[in-house]
Amino acid sequence: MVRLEDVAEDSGFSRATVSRVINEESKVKPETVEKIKASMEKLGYRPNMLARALSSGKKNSIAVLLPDVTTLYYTRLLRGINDVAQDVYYHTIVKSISKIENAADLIDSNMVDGFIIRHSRSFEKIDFLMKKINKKNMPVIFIGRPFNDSESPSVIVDNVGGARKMAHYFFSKNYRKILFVTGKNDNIDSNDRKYGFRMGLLECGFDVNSLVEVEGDFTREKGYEIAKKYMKNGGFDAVFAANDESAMGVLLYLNENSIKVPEEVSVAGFDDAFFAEYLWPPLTTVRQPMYEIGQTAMKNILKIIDRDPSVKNETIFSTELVIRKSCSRE
Amino acid sequence: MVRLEDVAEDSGFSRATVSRVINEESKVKPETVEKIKASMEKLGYRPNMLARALSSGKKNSIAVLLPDVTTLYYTRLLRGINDVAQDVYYHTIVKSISKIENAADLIDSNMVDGFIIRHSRSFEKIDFLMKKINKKNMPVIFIGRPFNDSESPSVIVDNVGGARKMAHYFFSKNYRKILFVTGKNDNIDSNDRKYGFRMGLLECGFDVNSLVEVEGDFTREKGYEIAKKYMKNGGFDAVFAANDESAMGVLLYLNENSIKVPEEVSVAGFDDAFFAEYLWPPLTTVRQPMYEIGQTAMKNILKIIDRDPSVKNETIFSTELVIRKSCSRE
DNA sequence: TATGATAATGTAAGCGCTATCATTCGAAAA
DNA sequence: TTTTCGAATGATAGCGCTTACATTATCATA
Repeated sequence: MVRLEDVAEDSGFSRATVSRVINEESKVKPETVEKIKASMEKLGYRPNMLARALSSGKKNSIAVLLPDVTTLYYTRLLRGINDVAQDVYYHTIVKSISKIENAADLIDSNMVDGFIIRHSRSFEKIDFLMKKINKKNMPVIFIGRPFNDSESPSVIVDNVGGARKMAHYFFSKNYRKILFVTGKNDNIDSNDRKYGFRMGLLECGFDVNSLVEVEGDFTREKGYEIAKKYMKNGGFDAVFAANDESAMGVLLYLNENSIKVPEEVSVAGFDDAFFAEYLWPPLTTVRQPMYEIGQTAMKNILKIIDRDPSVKNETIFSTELVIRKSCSRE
Repeated sequence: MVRLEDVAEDSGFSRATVSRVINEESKVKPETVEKIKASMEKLGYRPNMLARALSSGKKNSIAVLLPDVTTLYYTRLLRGINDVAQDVYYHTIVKSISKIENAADLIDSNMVDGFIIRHSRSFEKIDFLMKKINKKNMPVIFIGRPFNDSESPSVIVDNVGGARKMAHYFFSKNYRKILFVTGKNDNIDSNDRKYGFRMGLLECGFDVNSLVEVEGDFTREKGYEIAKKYMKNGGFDAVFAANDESAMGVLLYLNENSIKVPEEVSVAGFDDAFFAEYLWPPLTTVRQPMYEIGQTAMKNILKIIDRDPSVKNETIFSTELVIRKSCSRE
């Protein structure tokens, strides 16, 4: 095993200077950096992250807070986060927002270096936590809109743009009688998607008044229930659900009642959740690059911890329309 | 932050003795253990795993080797492994068997404390790796049958029993014309399931000669292909695919061709993969407790590393029949 | 050439543990 | 009482890094 000391010896500099090179500090002469890097290369040096963490007094852990939906739903996000974390020997502790006290404990017992938070509603709970976090001046990054328009950096997905694309697609397919299944009225993502969808339709000259919007809650059950109520008597060309899970409920109802998708009704969702392509028929949806979002969130919180000023306050990921069989081909 | 030293001071013993208590060594007087534990409790002491790892010279990393199927498939397994790993500040490095050289590098560069291996075929590759592992006398644990009946401990699932249960269920449902879609002929899991299925049918007095077995390869595409060939002209009551992925292919063909499941044909798979319940219709299958298997594998490799002799050479998990709508209710 | 000021590098004290070796304790044997 | 020898505990040197703080090199200015 090659240690920092070996590099120091080989290059003729002190351990401190080698350490500076590893940590990319500025006060080292470029020439020296070259030499030391050459030594590192030559010896195949790899820093021991454990020693690094111990010495620098970091916990090398960050907390990930998620809404308490099936965690399976966040698989890709978590994988993105973890893949980055592992490279730098960071540890992730996943907690659910419903048990916010557990997350708060993490702060009190000094267990984490920062937070990655994904929330959808639960404002009071988040508020409680944010106060603690701010008091300790702890690094935070949001996935999705930050809480209360706080200044905290965030990684967000272009909900508006994604729904807008879907609107254009729907219009191009000549769907004119459309049912839009929203999430809860106070859900940020849902509202953005509603806004984008309407905007897209308007741009096409579609009469938005004929759009039927029904409030759902992002669950499969609610999707099923709404489909039952609205699809029974036909009359709709297409359904756009604000997330894949409700779209799944819609599909379930249609399948059970032998209403042919997409021949009779087309269905689309939003998220490209892991199950979307396995549904019957495979679901047309808007893909959020969850894996990349996770990676970016982790990279950014790491930067914030290291006081790297290059973190953008808002990183926006664009979405991609994924066309599958649940929408008619004409 | 409470350190070991604080506990030592509070209890009046030396750091060494406190360390002994933490590591559950035997040479400490029971009375002393009590006192020290009381101090730890009182101060709320939590060992710093980083320091521990650094000091003891462990890498605190273990390599997880998986066949290169969609990793999404192994989500639950990996989560089980990781959840245990995280508690003890272990790091997991996931490598795919197809790139076995990467795994071998891990040994040469002294990066891991041990291996968790899940293989299905690829004997030559595993053989290559095992030689290296054995030479270094490195801890290994297998998920599924160990390689070449080696003595290495393993965590396995009761494939035979699971398939047997399915056979009993099929028989009880009065399916008499059955298609069995296997995996590759040299796949261990597939063969065990075939064996168990036949055994179960025999036990019911079923004429096994009327069972139609077709070799597949565990992929969705092959499942689809086989269904196309065999289901076109009807005549089958049910299909049992040796894994959920091929079952998905079968379902896809049946749905596309409006062959009603389960009214006309019942379908079952094996694995209870993450997508099984979202298929249409939701798939009857055999659940393998992947999460628990992952947890156990990790716990066991940890024990082996610590030279804890209590590791069973073979830990068998039983399976559970999961009845969903893809099999007729009669 | 002497003088600061600043840039570049070095020295060494930890970070919180483990593990080796040394020391002390306590009870049975002499 | 003294001796002996495990059993129990203590002292301490690291593990591989980071990071004050101290020191030296460099160079424009007086």
